[in-house]
Amino acid sequence: MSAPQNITLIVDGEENQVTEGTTGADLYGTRREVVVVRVDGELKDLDQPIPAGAKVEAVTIDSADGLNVLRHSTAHVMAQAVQQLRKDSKLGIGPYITDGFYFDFDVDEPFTPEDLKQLEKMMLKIVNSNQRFVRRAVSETEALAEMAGEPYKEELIGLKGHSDEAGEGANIEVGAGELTIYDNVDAKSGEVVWKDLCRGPHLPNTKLISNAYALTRSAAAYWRGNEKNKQLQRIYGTAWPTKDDLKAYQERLAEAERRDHRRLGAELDLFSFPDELGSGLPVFHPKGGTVRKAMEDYSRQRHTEAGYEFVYTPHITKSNLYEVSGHLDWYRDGMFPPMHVDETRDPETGEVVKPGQDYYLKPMNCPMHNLIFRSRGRSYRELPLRLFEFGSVYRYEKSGVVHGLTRVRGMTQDDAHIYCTREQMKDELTTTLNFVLDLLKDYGLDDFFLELSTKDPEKSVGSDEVWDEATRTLAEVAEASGLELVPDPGGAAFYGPKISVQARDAIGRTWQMSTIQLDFNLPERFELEYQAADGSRQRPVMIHRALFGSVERFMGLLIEHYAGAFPAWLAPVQVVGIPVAETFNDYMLEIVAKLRAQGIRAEADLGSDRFPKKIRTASKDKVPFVLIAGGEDAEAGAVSFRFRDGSQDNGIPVDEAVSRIVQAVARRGN
RNA sequence: GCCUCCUUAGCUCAGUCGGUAGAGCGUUUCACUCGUAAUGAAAAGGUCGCCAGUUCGAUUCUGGCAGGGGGCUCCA
Repeated sequence: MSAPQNITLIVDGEENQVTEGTTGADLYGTRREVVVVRVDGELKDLDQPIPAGAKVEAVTIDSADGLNVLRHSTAHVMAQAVQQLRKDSKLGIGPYITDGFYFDFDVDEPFTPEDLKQLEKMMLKIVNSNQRFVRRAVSETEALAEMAGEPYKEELIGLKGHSDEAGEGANIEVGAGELTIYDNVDAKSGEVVWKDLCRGPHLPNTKLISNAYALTRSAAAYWRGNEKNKQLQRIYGTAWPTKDDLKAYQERLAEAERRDHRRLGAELDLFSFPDELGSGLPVFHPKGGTVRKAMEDYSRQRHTEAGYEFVYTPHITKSNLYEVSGHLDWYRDGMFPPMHVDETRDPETGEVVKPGQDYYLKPMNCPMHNLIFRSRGRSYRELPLRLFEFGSVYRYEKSGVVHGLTRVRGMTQDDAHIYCTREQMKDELTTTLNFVLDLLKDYGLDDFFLELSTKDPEKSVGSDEVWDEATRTLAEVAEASGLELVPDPGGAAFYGPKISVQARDAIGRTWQMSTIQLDFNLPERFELEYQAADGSRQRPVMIHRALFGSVERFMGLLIEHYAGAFPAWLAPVQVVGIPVAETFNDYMLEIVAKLRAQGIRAEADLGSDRFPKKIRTASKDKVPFVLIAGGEDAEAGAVSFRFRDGSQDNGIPVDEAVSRIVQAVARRGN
């Protein structure tokens, strides 16, 4: 054997001469926060030799990649603990996810919350025993031999090379290249205490996990994400570089919980879901109704200004309409079952003498709008024809997916269908996208990106040429907006591609908002026509668009975005007047009357509570303006403001106070 | 739809190892109350989600159904 050669590496941008066989650990051994290295763009374990000429960069535990490695390694530690606790458990997959990780297990009995607590303790033991993660390449035969008794791992080995078919997270286990097994080696004894088929990379040792992890919940999940497969038990967890990071994360979750629209909806008396009505069917209380009305009124105003016309259509229809539209073919399962009516039977024989009809609750408004278009001959001069409706639709959502206001069975779409010529299509789409973004901004959202959903070959109608043209047009319009554009292959509805606008809320979560869909197919199915300038009959193009998506869902989003503290123009109660003592009740009522005369939603709190209690009540109700009047104010013909942040503005002349409030509402500021 | 957990006063939750229940907030009443997040007292309010079964007796145990939470799958 010859002596090791010197090789050149580019370490963090600088050329370095090192001995052959140098590892990441050799380069960064003194920096504990370096957990893996990036070698020519790929993440590698610290103990792997680095090939000559490679570009090497340190990956620290608090970087995005470093966190993923930390979480993946924590998942392994958890799996090791699970196999100690449940000897019968078989390993599924265990990838990192946003903010954490999960691992799936086939176990005889589901995990209990007590199990999770015990597992956390067992994990700490493993972490403290400072096991090393050691990578080992194996052949397929070896892998199968070592994973005997782990049926799911064996299945994954068999799938290697087709990892895109293997299902969610599976490529983290087997990857694309060689098969590898990671041994967990006890620091003292050198014994292999646990192993798993995994492509890595991993932390050098378990000590780096420290105590900044938590197991958060357990739930069932289908093996390889397929409903037809067996359900495994999944445990979710989270892991962070330090305990403080973990606490900050838990605080973020707590903040999201405080903002939960279902909780705030009850606290602020906005809406409820009476059991008597059934799952996913909300009722809006007066305060929620006020918010909703403010949302809708402003939307109507803007639609009028943008050249939309208003239509109204019924909630149920005979089945034929949805046969023509194709909905019964594609979405029957998502529709409420039909009502069979008007059937007549012979009273004696019981035989049907007149067949009945099936009526369906409407799941979408578009077919009805098409009938309005078709109700008389149309001229090119009428186009673009923009039909708008707050249309209530009913969808038979599966029982497990109904969720607060965001996923309901009865909802109202701010739905419009635009009929235009092919030549107008692109301009109309551009105008529509700008209109959508502009309007969303007025409701306080300003951080957007776009998603372009393209054809699902399994679920579509119409020719390829038509789809291509529609998709190209949408892509051009989306790109012209300058917003980030994310592809969503196969995400389109059966009748055409769509752009959806995604918005980030005040705490950084993304919500799918508006959709703009291009449709050449329904005009075909409904044989829609207009007469062109040359006298010929032409088929219009149809654009489906909804801004809020559903009014209910949008309200849920706004509640969470504002944490229940609506901007003044949306707030159910905009002003509460609190007299300092009973003597000033009449003075306060006069001020409130002046505000009401200006269309402000103002109330006076004349109850028997003492003054500070009334302040507290208004505060808890998140009222934007609290007006206070006592002796000093009354003598000066003035009133004092108390704002939601606790700040004050005292002794404002009444007329000025009124106009301040009126202006703040008109400005739609937040 | 599947897995799992849950359902006690309007709300948030105690409690009964099987003998029909309690707190805080809220509500009502009375008294008090002149300056920025809780004045005091009293009262009302529950077939312990619904339906069966076991039992002398079920809010408590068992089963079914409904509603809800967390996931999975789905989301025109």
